[in-house]
Amino acid sequence: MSAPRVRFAPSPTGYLHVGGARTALFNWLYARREKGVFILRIEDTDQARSSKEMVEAILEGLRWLGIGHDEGPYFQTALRGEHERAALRLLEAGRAYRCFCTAEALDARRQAAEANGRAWKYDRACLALPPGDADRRAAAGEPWVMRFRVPEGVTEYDDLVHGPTRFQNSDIEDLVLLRSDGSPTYNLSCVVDDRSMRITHVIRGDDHISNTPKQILLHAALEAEPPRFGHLPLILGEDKKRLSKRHGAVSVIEYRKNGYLPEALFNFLALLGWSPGGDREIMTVAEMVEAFSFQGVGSRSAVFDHDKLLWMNGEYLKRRQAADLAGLVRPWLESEGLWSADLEDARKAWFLALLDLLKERCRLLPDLAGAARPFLTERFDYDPAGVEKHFTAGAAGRLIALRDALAALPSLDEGSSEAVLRDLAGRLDVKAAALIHPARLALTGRTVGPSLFAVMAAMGRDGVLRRLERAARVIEAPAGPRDAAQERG
RNA sequence: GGCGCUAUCGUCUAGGGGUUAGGACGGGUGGUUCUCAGCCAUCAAACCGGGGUUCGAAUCCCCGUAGCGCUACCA
Repeated sequence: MSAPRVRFAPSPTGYLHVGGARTALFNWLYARREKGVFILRIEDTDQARSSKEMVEAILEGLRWLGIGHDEGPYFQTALRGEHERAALRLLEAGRAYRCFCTAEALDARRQAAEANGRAWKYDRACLALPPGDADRRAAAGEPWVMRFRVPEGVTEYDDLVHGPTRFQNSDIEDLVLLRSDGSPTYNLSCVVDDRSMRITHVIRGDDHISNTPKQILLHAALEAEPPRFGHLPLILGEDKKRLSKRHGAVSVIEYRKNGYLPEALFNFLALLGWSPGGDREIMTVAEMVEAFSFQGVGSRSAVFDHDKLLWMNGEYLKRRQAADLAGLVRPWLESEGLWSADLEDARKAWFLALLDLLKERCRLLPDLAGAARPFLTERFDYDPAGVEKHFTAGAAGRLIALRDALAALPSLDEGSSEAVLRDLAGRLDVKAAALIHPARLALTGRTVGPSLFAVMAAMGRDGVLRRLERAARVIEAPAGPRDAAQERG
């Protein structure tokens, strides 16, 4: 068998959402696995709703996820002539016919049928028109659409994920091929393009299942062998409804904006509906390509679990080298005004060590930027709950005592600062924790984080001393909010 | 309404005639001791219902039920 040719065919009427991204991903994985070709085709036949910006947004989303195409992007509107010729051929062969029913008339009949509880399907009123009549009316300028004449019988196919599937042709209506303005519709364009691009496997969402028999029939009418079809289960929101904007972030680009790593989203999406078997979860792209097969693709729709994605992102964040992370957090630091050029020059080694120290407790890039803030500036707020708990009456005195004790050291390596602190605790007759907790809050504004002594080592002696002094002043300030924001003026 | 798809812990899933039904997220508990949102350990948590087939069904078949999708001159 020759190499498969698959395509991802989004319509540029919206950004690349996670459902589309996953469809692209599975196509891509299959193409890579089978050494095939992944084609990108933009289905922009709905001119009114399509836009150049959305094409760009889709391309950007795919690029970010690392899903590169081997051919294209092809634009369906550019291929319109071919679609029209195919329609004409169908008309001449008697496989399609002109329909003069107006949209209004159709609507009325549909509503009447539904009002009587009957299922509506185009009633083929115009199929009965003598060919001469139809030609004459068309020549006279009466508007018409071209409809496909669905043959009798049964249409069956073996779905790559659902297995054998069959439809009674009598349930399929004579679909419109050409609109009254002469433009081709989705099913026609799709079939003609799949044929001319020699697509071997159509892998798309479950929501296309009902289009499949129509397209198979169209392929047959065009005297072409249909491709194989595979329908991926849908991605659902927490309420089990199809994922949409109501459920929060759905655009791939939004995930980038929120600080997710593309490989984490990639891995998460791949596992939504596909299982490599066994207990594997965190996998490299190469491993996923190696393991991919339709046997592992499930047939039930999957709920998008944001918590698990968040966890997975944290896993990827921890595994990333500090050098990579530096480039990735930079935009967040810049937007906070915390970036400076020496972070990748004179202070580079220090900065990378800092990131390694902090990344363990972070899940998103902005978490990392936030954790880095107290190390890059003295302008940061104290966690109010922490203030309540640790900035108690006696804390100021203890912090000053700690400051003085640390000031005696030439530098704050972990070992000596810990020795000094514990010695001080002994002399003050308090538990080390009574110094450690207020000190962590004073230094980082937070109650959680890495070991205090690691924090001090990273922050440097002078920075530590200044932050301790400031915290002591804040604690002693008579009333009012005890946060660093008050100190900024 | 019609057509179609689907059904294992709350969620993602493994397993496909005989298993203590496994893993992960999330949740609980304990430990780590300077904190936890980290780390380690541990616990709770599922085969939609009913009929078959079979010595034996979560697994195969049928029927229900429920959920979802499609039902356009959108894609």
